[in-house]
Amino acid sequence: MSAQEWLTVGEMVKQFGISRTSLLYYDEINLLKPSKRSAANYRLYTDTDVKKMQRIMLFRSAGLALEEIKKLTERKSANRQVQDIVSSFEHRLLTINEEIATLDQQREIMIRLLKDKMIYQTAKGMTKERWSQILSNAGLDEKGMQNWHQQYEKQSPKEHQIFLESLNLAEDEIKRIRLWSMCG
Amino acid sequence: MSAQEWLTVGEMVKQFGISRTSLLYYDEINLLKPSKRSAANYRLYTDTDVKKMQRIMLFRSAGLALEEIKKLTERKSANRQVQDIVSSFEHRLLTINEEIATLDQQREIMIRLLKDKMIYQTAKGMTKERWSQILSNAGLDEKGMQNWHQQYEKQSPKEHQIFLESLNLAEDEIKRIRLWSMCG
DNA sequence: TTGCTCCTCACGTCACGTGAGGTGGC
DNA sequence: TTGCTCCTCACGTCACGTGAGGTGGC
Repeated sequence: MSAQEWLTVGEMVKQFGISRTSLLYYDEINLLKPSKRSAANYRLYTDTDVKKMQRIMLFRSAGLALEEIKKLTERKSANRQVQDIVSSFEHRLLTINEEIATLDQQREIMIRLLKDKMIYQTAKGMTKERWSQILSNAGLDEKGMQNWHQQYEKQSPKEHQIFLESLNLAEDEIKRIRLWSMCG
Repeated sequence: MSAQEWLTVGEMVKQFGISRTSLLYYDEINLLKPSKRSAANYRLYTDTDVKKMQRIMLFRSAGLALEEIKKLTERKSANRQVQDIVSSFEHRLLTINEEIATLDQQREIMIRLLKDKMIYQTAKGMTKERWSQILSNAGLDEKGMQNWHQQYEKQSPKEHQIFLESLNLAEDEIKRIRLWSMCG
């Protein structure tokens, strides 16, 4: 007999880097019930349980809902199984794309709001570096920034000028940036 | 006096395209309490309320939490106001980026899982069109697909071959795709 | 009187986190 | 005996949705 036939909750926590409460919750909703209990009522997870947990973690890392994972990890005829899994995966894929699209929109709105704030205050301590940092936090790289300035210059050159002035840049630097924005 | 001095809940719903329960909820959590009540206890929103609602909807469209919006729409000294807003916006921007990063990872995992499913079943009805459709649902355009094939060919040419065979493509088409993948 | 709109509870959702209060193992 | 791990409730979270049961306005 090997030293470790079953794993306790704490050992599972270490194995999978998941929280104790998650494990208890999975038990409660019948997603993963440990196959055994000790004399003192401790949960004991068998090798089969561990393997099921691996699948659960995999599906979870793709963002599937637990209720969905439950359906997919129940045993059924192999054929239905595959069909269900594929269509479940496709559905999740569509949802992921929608969620990304929503967040992309939110990001654009957020950048616009920040831009407006910057224009209408002659912000104390607002510098070129500060603004670069904000845009960089927004996930824009060098190319993205250039693109952003170009768009800004194209759509409202006057605002762009005002914005650049609000950053306390020297006149010649403003000219340089605007030129660079126009020729991109 | 104008015909409409105040708006009822139903009129607000139409104005903002929001649900009735949301409006009631905003009242409950003191985010937006209508300034008046009618004799029959109906909520009556004034012009000021409507303007506040506009800000709320704007912030909501950037994904800010209601508790955060509540703080930002409370009156304070103008200076703290601006500081709070800017840092709140920046924080949201960071969160948005993290959320997008997570979803991007989930998308990659999902595509990999689908790919594996496709390989290990000689899928009934699995065709090139079906697979193209799945990848397209995943948000990949022509370039993205080409890139995907290239990666696949590079990392595991044998699996790529097996995969293409599983799509029931003619031999010469498989060759064409692999060549095109290698030369990209 | 008849719809229509409005009102106030109260409970459900999803995936846990956070205690409180208590027991088993070494 | 002392930590350590484990157990079972029970309530909180976030932004509403979904009834139930009842009243006001035209």
